[in-house]
Amino acid sequence: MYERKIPLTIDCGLHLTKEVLNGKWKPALLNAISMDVKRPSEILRLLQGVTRRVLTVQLKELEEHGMVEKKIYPQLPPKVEYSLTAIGWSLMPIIDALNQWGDTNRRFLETVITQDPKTTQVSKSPCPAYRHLLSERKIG
Amino acid sequence: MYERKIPLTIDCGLHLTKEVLNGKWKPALLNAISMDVKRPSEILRLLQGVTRRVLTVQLKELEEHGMVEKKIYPQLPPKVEYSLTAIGWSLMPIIDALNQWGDTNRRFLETVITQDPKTTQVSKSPCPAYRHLLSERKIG
DNA sequence: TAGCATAGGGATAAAATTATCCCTTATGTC
DNA sequence: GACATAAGGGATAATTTTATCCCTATGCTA
Repeated sequence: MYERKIPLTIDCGLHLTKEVLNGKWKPALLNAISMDVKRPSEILRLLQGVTRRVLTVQLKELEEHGMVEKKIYPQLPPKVEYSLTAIGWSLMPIIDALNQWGDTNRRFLETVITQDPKTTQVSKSPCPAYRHLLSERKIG
Repeated sequence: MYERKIPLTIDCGLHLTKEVLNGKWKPALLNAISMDVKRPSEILRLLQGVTRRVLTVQLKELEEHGMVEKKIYPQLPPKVEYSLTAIGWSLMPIIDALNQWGDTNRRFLETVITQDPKTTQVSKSPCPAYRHLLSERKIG
């Protein structure tokens, strides 16, 4: 397994939180799970762009960091369900805020990000419509 | 200059926001600037751990993304001041929330992060006390 | 005059993160 | 039998991000 060589900076809350959300799909995963999309295969279908491998790895990190819980059903083919822990739920207002801020400023952000010289192309597949899956989140 | 090879995913708000905050020091930089620590040299002293090079680069990205504005004073030695733009300010509630969440859950997070097998060491230099620099933020 | 401070940036090395590919398990279907 | 499904993980390549090092400019100070 990979081992970090440069000490992690966790001096202020910002860095701690950043570490938890560190991963291309982490916020999206938490969001999906909060919307009751909880089986890896479902998530994979919903979030087009994630790789199966990366999904597995990032879910595992979220689990190790205590944000999600994993329930394994002793079946074949295997069935697994992830759910948010209490502390994972406590992140949701922030995830929502991040999501809303991005959507609110989409016009502007798309422009500046696209004009970024280092960005040549952009993938804009339609955003998965989590919201219609559940009218409200199930808590717990 | 470096050019991205894999298209950026910006399909949902979460990804857009992530892109803006993407960078080891971005949230901390926005926070510092919001606290009126606005000259690069000041920031460098405050945020021990950042490299001068990385500071320059990430400030530039924040500027290109429209989150901060740069004011150059035609002096020698050079004097530069960064300040938040309107949209930059609109991120501050989120930055605050990220910061608070991390601080609130520090005990727990330090534990899980430290137990992470890939994390061997951690840098816990005292968190820069932005808060005492200003009792309130100056807006604008 | 040597050295410091101030801000920026090029070039490149190192580190960290993601992507790709392949293998395992066991049941069900064509 | 071949293949799909479901989840996981090892090994390694590719990509992206950070770190290091060095050079620019000018006025001030020891």
